[in-house]
Amino acid sequence: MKIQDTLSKLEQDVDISKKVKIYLCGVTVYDESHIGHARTIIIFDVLRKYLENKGIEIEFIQNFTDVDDKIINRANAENKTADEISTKYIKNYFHDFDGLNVKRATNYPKATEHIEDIVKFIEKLIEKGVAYPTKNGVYFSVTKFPEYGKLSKKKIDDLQSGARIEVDEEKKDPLDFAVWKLSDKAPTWDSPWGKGRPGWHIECSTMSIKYLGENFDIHGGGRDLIFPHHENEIAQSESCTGSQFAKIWMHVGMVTIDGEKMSKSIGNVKSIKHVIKNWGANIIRLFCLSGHYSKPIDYSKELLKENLIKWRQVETCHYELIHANSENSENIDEFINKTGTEFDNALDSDFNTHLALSAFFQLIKETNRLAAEEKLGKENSNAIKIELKRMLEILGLTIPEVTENEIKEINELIEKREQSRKEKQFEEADKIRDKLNEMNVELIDHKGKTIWMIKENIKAEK
RNA sequence: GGUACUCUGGCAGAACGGUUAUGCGUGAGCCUGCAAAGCUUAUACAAGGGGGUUCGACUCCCUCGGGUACCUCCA
Repeated sequence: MKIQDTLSKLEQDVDISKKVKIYLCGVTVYDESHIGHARTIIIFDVLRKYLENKGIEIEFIQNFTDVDDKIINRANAENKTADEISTKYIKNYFHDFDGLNVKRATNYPKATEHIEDIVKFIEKLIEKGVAYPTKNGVYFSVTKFPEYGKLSKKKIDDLQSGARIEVDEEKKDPLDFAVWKLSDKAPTWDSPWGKGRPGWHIECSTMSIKYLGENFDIHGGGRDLIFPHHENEIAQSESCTGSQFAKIWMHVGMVTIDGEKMSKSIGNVKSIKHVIKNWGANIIRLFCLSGHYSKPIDYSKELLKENLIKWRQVETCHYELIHANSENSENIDEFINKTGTEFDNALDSDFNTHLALSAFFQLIKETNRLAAEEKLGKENSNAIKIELKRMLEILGLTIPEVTENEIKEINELIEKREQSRKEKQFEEADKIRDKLNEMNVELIDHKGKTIWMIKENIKAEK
């Protein structure tokens, strides 16, 4: 499997001969998670599910930034402690992402639970002479890392000339960034330099190395993290360890809303609760996977609706397979193999989920074609089921199970409707159909028989 | 201003320099008591503009232009 690496700008092989170690920069827990977070996290969710499906062991670490100015500001505004705010939004995070069918990471380390490690890390940086204490805190000295800017392709000189950073007399260079901020106001921890709290970037260096080692496979996050966050992580980590940090930097593009940047000032932020309520997890996942992860993707009603239509095809396919009992059974093993291989090849070449989806939908369409032509027999439907299940699992798409009782009830109603139809009591037949519709059961009348499907109830935005 | 990414048919979105991708939409048809779903079929001769390299460019190079992101917190 190859992934485009932001640092080298080349496609790099992921070493799948042993456990694959992935670190994803998670969220700062001070507010609702939104569709932008969802996209990044869903991309990595599918990545790990794909590798796991191949039998590869994954160690997947995703942090929570739970100490930060934004959290503190929010706490002050709501007259709460920073801890109350971060705890609330961590709980909220899990609620949202469980709802999006995202598999839990191996571990979700928090900055506040690694203060000791962070302090040790900073001590090492000072020992190595790349960080220095001032009366405001401890700063990393950018000029001590000659390769500074290598990830974001920026030159220190350019950054300095365009610096819009507040001038801090104590800093040796305006680009130097805090690894420890001295402060009296809670939350604070003791440190050799005095009471304070860690800077933003240091937690990810510390925790990624702690859990995954100095040189792990993939470090990911949104594109907006390239500078300064990941740039600074590299500077700190490589200064500290003296060896290469992450092997591959994988960055996910931004989500725009109707072509516009999503931002609080514009007021167009789509929270995960909002998108789940309107479209449901399956459609949101399809949407997030519909473009190449590295490119921007635009959230619009039209696109979401397109994914709704596609989702209906998947549901139809699923139920056609359940009801398949045709006498004829066309041999389509070769076709299944072909789409399966295409699916995998697409993901292997820089994780092209769009192409993978196109293979997935080929299988869906072929199945629906066979059903329409009454060629969906037991044998081929079983073969399709196996491959389809694999793909659905990797993509994280779910179709709810139906209980025996529900099936019984549905079948009884269909029976009644058939009777009415035979007697040409169409009004009565339609009544029964309406009743089933209210139960989210849709009927599909094929030539000879009627099958049912449970239709996920999608509100569809506006 | 700097850096990165990007610009393909109504929309979305692919493709080793040489082959009509594909999907949605739209038209027609099949099926049906009606509907829905599904299926079949037709439909786009597209590549931001201009140069260049090449026998041949969506694909490489130059240039001009548009968009987005980052340069301050941001997935």
